[in-house]
Amino acid sequence: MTTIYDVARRSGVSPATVSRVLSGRRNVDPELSEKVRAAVAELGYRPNGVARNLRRASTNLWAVVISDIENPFFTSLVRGLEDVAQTEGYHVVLCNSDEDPAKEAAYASAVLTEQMAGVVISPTSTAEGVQQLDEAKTPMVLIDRRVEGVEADTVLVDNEHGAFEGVNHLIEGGYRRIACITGPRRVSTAMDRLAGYRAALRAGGIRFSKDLVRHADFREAGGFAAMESLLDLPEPPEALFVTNNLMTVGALECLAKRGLRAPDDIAVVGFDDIPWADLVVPSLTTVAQPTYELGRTAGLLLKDRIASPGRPPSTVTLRTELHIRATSAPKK
Amino acid sequence: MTTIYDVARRSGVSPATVSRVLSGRRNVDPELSEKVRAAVAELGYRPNGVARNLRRASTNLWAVVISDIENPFFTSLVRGLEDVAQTEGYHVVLCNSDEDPAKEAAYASAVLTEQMAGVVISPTSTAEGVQQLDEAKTPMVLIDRRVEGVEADTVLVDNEHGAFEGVNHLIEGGYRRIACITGPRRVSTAMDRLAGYRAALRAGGIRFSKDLVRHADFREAGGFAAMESLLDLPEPPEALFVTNNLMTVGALECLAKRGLRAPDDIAVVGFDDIPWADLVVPSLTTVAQPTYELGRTAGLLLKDRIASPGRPPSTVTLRTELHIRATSAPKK
DNA sequence: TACTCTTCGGAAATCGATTTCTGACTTCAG
DNA sequence: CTGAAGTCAGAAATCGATTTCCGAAGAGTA
Repeated sequence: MTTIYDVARRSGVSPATVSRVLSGRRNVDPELSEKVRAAVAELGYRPNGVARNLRRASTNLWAVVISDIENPFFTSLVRGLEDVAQTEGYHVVLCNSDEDPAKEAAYASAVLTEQMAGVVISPTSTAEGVQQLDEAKTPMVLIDRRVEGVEADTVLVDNEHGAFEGVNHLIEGGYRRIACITGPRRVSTAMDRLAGYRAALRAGGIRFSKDLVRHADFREAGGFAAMESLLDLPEPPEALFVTNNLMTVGALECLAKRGLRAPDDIAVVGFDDIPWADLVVPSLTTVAQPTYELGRTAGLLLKDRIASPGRPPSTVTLRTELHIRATSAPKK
Repeated sequence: MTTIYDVARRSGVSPATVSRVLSGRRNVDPELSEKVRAAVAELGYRPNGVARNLRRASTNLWAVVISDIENPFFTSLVRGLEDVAQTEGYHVVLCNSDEDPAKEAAYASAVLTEQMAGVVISPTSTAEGVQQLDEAKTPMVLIDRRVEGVEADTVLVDNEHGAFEGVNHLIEGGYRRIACITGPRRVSTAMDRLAGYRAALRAGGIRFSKDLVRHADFREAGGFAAMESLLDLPEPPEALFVTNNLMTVGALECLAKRGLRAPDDIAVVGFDDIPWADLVVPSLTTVAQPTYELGRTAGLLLKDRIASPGRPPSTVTLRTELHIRATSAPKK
């Protein structure tokens, strides 16, 4: 392997000068500079990033810890993050936590030993890893969910408002018996969206009934099961609000299996878009989250945090957007 | 920061011994070993991965260079790769090349300077980065596409056979005027799938006509435009085979826009699944690729390549699976 | 002219862990 | 009992780039 010493010898200068030429951190005589560049080209020299990282005591890696890259919500978010990372000269390390606090902790640990420059993380329920990183003062941006007792930059969507809009849209369509499938009680997004659902009911003068709410696991199978249980009620709901994309898919599959159709048999609004929601027939009404923007914003915050670690943490809340399609057509 | 020297001092041994205890690469007196462990715990010592990487002259990073993580094909593939990486103690760095040879080259360069342990790459048309990595003898696995003149481990799907099956299925349904929307001429998958299409026509005794073939860009917009041009033919096709998922979506959107329906107006078979293809109504018939397995296989090959760099390269070809759904119902 | 200030190149220290080398000590065979 | 072989801990070299420190030379000022 050719090193900076080889280049130095070849160009008749010291390694220090070579380093200065290549990093551009100090002025160097143009003549020497030219010699160095020539030597670099001749030798095909490529700096050793690891050595640089050791000396500089930091890497150009960002970790993104999410529950599952296969969920389109995170896919687009990661894309937004990666685009920022690329322009800022960072690389993104992908970490699937699968909602498992132990995995989250393991990745947090790796972030520390590998001296990664920063982390964007969607915390699991117990947020073990988040605590660890917070203590170590690693630059960190929380996405999608808040964590009690941790002061960090955070990017959220306005879950309550988005849910309100989605449910309100159903109410305006003439529906009154509206069910809700939401996520685990410990997850802030599940509770915020449920709160939006309740607020919309209240505003519409509809009494809230616990019987019409199901707490599932934010996964497809959970949505399916919750839908079944709702349909088996003595008096099934006439409309449904589901608080994430995978559970919406599960619910729709349950409907299909039973030969029921939206919106004729039951109107449906889902939180978070699914890819090509237009192609699903009838096309699915959703409260769309700006997922790409979420990732992008997280990246920008992380960049700022790294640049000025002392700054007080900020929280950015992005707006959702109601995409009205066919499954929420007004009641006939 | 606490270093191995601090631990050594605290436990009354040399840094070398601490290293040996922690790496477990050599026997150490159990008594000393215990002391070291105690000191590590007391000080909350965490090894510096970067320093280790420098000394060992390698990192525990794998790069995965794909065109776009937002394409569900790659999402699932990356997931498969990441799962292998995790069990093998590697981390996955995500690199979106956007089919741009310059970006591919830039990432290849980063792989080399950062001394990453290996690369899984889906080559762009000119495969600039692949050449670079090949010359540097970086452990590398090619996925999805072949590259002329590069001898490397490769994971492919049986494109020609898959396409044959899909088109043959249409022919068996009684369709004869079958169009094909495929990708750029320089991309091996596009050509292989086109070859499968032609082979199926031949086997079915149908004359191949250039007029029914469109070369697009493997993207949604390209699929849309190609569909338009096919529908504008004096005699539009009665069935369609599309060679990737995004273009299929574009084509379906074009149909929807024109008020046409599959399979009544035109039967459709797509290559590569889309998420929740069942929910699209009428549900979409696809030649499904084992995307997760592709990623997993690539990971396993990469692991083996790293373990024994001298081994002759191997190519693994995975089978596609025809998922018959509604858009390819037999001709009435 | 003399002195200060600035600029710039090179020698050497540095980042933190690993690993080679060395020597002390133990074990075992003859 | 002696010599060879084996085990293990510690000292020091090492990975490759960066950066501090120092000195030389040039620019600018009184």
